[in-house]
Amino acid sequence: MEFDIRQSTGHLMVHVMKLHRHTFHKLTEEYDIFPGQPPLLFRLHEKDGQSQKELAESMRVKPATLTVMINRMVKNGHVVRRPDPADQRVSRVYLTDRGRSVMDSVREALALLEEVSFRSFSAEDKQLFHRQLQQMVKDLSEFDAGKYAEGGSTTEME
Amino acid sequence: MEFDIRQSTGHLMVHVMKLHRHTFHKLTEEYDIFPGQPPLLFRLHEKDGQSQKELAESMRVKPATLTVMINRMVKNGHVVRRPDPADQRVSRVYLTDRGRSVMDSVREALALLEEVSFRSFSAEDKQLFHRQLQQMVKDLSEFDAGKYAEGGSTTEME
DNA sequence: GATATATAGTTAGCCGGCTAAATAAAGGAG
DNA sequence: CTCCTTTATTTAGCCGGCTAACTATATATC
Repeated sequence: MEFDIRQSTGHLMVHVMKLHRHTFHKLTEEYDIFPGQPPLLFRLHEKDGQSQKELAESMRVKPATLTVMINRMVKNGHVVRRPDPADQRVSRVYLTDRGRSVMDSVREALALLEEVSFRSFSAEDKQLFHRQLQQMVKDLSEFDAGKYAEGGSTTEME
Repeated sequence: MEFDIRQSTGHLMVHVMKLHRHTFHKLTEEYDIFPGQPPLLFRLHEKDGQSQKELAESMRVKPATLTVMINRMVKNGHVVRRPDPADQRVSRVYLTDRGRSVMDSVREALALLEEVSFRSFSAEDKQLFHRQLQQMVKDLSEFDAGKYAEGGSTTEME
C-alpha cells in the first residue's frame, strides 16, 4: 500500500482551496479586490493606521509580500500609506473611503462562501472540523519547528 | 453577529495549506522539487509520455501553468519534452532518470506530511474529514457553476 | 559626536496559479 | 489545392507567497 498522491487528503485540500479562491475572485473582482486582500481590509477596519510590520505579523505574511499588496491596493484606491511622524522608518496604512465602502461586499462574499462550503455540515460537524484544523496547525507547526533539531544534519557527516 | 474573517474556517484552511506547503518545500528543496510539482511527477510515473493537455486536465491546472512548470523541471533535469511524431502540435512529457530517482523521496515527504497532519485524528475521523472535503468540492463546484445562470446580471438593468 | 548596529520597508527574482493573445500544426470546406 | 477553423502549446502579464539583498532611519556604544 504505497502512498498515492491522488487519493491523499492533502491533495484534496489543495483542490478545495483552489475552488474557494476562484469563487471568491469571481465574487469580488468587480470591486478590484483580490483573494489575498481581505485579511488586510479586515484588520484595518478593526484598527486603522497599523504599521506594515504589525500587519504582516498579524496576517502571518512576510513584510515583502505586504509591500507589494499594499502598492496594488493604493493604486486601486482602497488604502493609503502615511509615514509615522514619530518614526520615519515606519509607514502606517489607512483605509480610504473606497476601502471602507467595499468592506460590506467583501464580508458578504466571504460569508456566502463560508455558507456554501459548509452547506452540508451540521453545526456540530462544522465545529469539529474547525477544531480539527486547529489541531492540524498545531501538529504541523510542531513538526516544522522540531524537524531540524532532531533528525538534523548538522553533525552527521565528518 | 457579523462575519469575522479571523474566526472563519476558510481563513484557517488557508493557514493550514500555507504551513503544509512550506513544510513540504523544506523537505524536498534539496531535490529541486517544488510544491506544485508532485502531481506531475506522480502522473508521469503512473503513465509516462502523456501530452500536456492530458496532464493539465488530470491535474486540474491550465495548460499555460503546465508549460512553465515543465520548463523548470526540464531545466532541473526531472522530465523531458518530446514532440509526438504523429501530431506535431502535441508534445509528450517523459520522466528522466533523475525524475524517477526522486520519486521515492517525494513520496516519502508527502506521506510524512499526511501522517503529521492527521496525527491527532482517529481513522474514522480522517475518513469523515476526507468525505467532508469531497462534499465541499461538490457544493463549491455547484455554486460556482450556477452562480451566473440565476442571480445573473445579464438582464437586470435597463 | 562619530561609528556601529538594529529595525522597517523596498526591490529583485523565484514558484504556482490565472487569463488573454499569439504561434504553429492539423483538419475541413470549397 | 487553397483558405478557414480548430486544437496544442507558448508568451506576456497579473496576483500572492517566499527569500535575499539593499536603503533609510533609529538607537546604542565608544
